[in-house]
Amino acid sequence: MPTIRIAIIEDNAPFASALTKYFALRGSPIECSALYPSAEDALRLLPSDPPTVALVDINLPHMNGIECIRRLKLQCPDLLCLILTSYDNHASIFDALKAGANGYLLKRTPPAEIVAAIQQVCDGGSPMSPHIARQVVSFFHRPTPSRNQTGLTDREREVIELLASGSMYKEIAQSLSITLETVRSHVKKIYDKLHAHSRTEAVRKYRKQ
Amino acid sequence: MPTIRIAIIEDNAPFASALTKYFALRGSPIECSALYPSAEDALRLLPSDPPTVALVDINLPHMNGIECIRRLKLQCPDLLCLILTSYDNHASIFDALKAGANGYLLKRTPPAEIVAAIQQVCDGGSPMSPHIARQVVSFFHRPTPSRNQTGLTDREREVIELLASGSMYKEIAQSLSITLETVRSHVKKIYDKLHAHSRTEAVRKYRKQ
DNA sequence: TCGTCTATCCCATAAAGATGGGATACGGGG
DNA sequence: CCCCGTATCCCATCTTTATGGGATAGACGA
Repeated sequence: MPTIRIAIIEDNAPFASALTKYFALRGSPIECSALYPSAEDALRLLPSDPPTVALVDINLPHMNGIECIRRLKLQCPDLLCLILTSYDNHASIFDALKAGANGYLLKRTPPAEIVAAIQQVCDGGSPMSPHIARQVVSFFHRPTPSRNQTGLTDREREVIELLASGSMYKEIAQSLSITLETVRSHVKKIYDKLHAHSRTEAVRKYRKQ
Repeated sequence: MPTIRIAIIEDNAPFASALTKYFALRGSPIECSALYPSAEDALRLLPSDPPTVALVDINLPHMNGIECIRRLKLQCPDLLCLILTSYDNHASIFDALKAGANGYLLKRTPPAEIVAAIQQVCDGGSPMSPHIARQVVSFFHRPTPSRNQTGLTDREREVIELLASGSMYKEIAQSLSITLETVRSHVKKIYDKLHAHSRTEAVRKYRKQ
């Protein structure tokens, strides 16, 4: 198998140095072609000699690694970006993924697994540390499918769905084949049950359950 | 380390049998306590003797594995569910995650890795086959971070954010320390630019970019 | 300097929404 | 059998929004 060219964007010199030394061992499938100690350095120099994979720290001096990825991806859309950080909070994870990260590893990951992750991301995967993967997967878990804790009746739920979609009362009336007055009546009861006083407020409270 | 009790929900007898035999090997950390050939069987019998992990196929005779997970989770919220299927299409993946799956493996996964995945899910992870993980991560990739294609000015964006949050014009005016009339004026221009004719419509179009 | 863009403010009118009262009919449970 | 919840409809009133006209001041670039 061919070696994989990577770049490291990391301001922690000892950590970066340990990594590059590991990658430089005999028989290593990884070739570290560049080390950038700041996001600005990476943005300036990386595009002229793009590696296959970039290992990116989040906590960098000025611009952080997430913003760095966002900008790198604009210039090099095919660059694969692996976050390698100690941060495991919700915001960092999802901001990084939104910015275009293709994987997310915690720094405590053993070097051998980092190598495996680099190979995996080249192979069409998205390696994540277990704890990270759990948070990503949990994102999709519906809060509670028993959303009828609001006490809304079936009809009222039909109404608020249309309300949420932006329909005017008269459109809702047409959709449900009832009169404008009935819609008003339903809306009144919905607001009552949700303790809302406007369409937007009601929809927000409804969506949160 | 203690052995992990699992159940298998799978109608393909040869496949299930091969798995159970593998788990029954000497020194295996997995103990397969039950095999249910249908979702209905699992829903009826599993809750009275819940394992730690359930391996669930998607393609089952009547009720599919995704719906099965949704219902199992209602009765046993702590049950860890691993999808084990051949399906790798977008809809299956995300429906399964929404239903509460804690991991998603393709059937081509080698038995040793299935064992590792079971251990990982018990350890707070969410194992996914590489191809699955990539799709999940890609879900978060913003289509285009240049969201300012709407042509809204900074001020207008402030206004529509408040609009979206349900504030009345007078509240927006207070928040931004401007008059009600100015808010109206901004809203007018926003509607113009977004080709919207109501708050909800404007917010929807704005959110889509 | 002269437009253009932006943000700010004002007025008037009409439409839509919110809120307070009602009424009628139907069905199921005590 | 009567009560209660649900769905339907009606009226009146007030507030909030939507839409049409404006006007002024500052900033920025041609």
